[in-house]
Amino acid sequence: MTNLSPLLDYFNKLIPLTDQEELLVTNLFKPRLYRKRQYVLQEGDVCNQFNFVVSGCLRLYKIDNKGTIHIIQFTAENWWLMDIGSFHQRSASELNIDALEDTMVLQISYDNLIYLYLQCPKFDRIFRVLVENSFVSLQKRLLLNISSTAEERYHSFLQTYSHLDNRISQAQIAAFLGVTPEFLSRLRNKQAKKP
Amino acid sequence: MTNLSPLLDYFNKLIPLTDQEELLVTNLFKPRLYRKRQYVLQEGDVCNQFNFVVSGCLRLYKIDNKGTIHIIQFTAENWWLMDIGSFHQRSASELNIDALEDTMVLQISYDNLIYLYLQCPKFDRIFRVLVENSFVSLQKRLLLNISSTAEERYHSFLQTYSHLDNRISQAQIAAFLGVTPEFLSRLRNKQAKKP
DNA sequence: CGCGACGTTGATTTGCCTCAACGATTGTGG
DNA sequence: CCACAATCGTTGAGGCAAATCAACGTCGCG
Repeated sequence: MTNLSPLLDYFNKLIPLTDQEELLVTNLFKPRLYRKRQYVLQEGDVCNQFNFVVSGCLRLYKIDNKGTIHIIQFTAENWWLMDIGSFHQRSASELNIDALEDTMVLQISYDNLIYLYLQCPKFDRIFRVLVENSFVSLQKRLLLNISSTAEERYHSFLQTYSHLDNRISQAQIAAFLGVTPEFLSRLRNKQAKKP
Repeated sequence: MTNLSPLLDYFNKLIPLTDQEELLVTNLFKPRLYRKRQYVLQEGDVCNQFNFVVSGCLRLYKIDNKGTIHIIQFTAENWWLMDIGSFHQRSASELNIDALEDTMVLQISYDNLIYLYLQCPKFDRIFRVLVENSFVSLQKRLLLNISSTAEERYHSFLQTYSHLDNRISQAQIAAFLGVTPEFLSRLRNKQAKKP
């Protein structure tokens, strides 16, 4: 059976759980393996799972009307990924999630999350904090995009995602920064020469 | 005394309130008038108020390191405005809020909101939904910025903010779209000739 | 081995910015 | 209530950041 301890550790760090609560989590979260390139969520579907990444790496992205991919977020070990809007409003998602590596997640369905809230209000608070944190990182993402050049965004990426730098291809990084792979290449080139 | 009915109406539409709950709201929300150009929140401060706009119009914006203003959101009658991240994490805000017109708001302080949660858990849900909705609109904002040209963003603005179109100057709209006033002027010019 | 994905480099184009100048409107102090 | 300043929208000329298109070498993988 898959090890749930990364998830229990995560919860316990926020608010310590009782044995009974740990049991609830153990029963309601299901492990699932996604293969590299496999969809976790495809646009048009309703996002029905909260995903906690145990190992591997996922990306959340939008495809614009020219067919270009814009990556909103990468998620690796010990973080969450879902389309919060689609999940809570039970509406069709405009976003896609797929796996950049073989990825193991622990996931809870919408119905089971509602059940979890009813059984134990403590999780109300845990997930409220989780959504607030998602809001904050989304806001950072927006502010960065709005008010920085591609070069500044690249530096910022290297800081926030330094642990992922060598796991993600430059093409993916470019799609995250909102520039072409060619332009990112030129940026890196300029970097290497300067300092 | 200022009329609280727009706020009570807003809550009642989400979840009907009892008389006692309405009384709580009446006691904890305070009216405040902001004059045109007055700050509601200034960067560096902690956002300590949830604001519900009764009349007038506010803007939420960031100033980048070149001194350029980037408007994240306009808020007029019957909507909320605050820096959610700063408010919940009790951290210094990078954002500013000020008034584009004389604006009447009903506001509740952080401490009073916590008190409201304790007195009546129903508001836990109401404000959870409120934050979820804020998340969704922020995500829309990001996707639009990431995946559209200035022209497409302008069209989208005209649709979502059609009621505000003639209340907001073009310079403000340009700062919202992320273009210079000159360029917006050229866009409009091109528009007028085409169809 | 061969094919497709990836990163690089060059030449050209384009979307948007900058700077500057000008009327029209708004606001303000004398 | 007028005069002057400040703000706002428009237009033109020129510039730059980043995209596009195209070509080429290198890998990793089936």
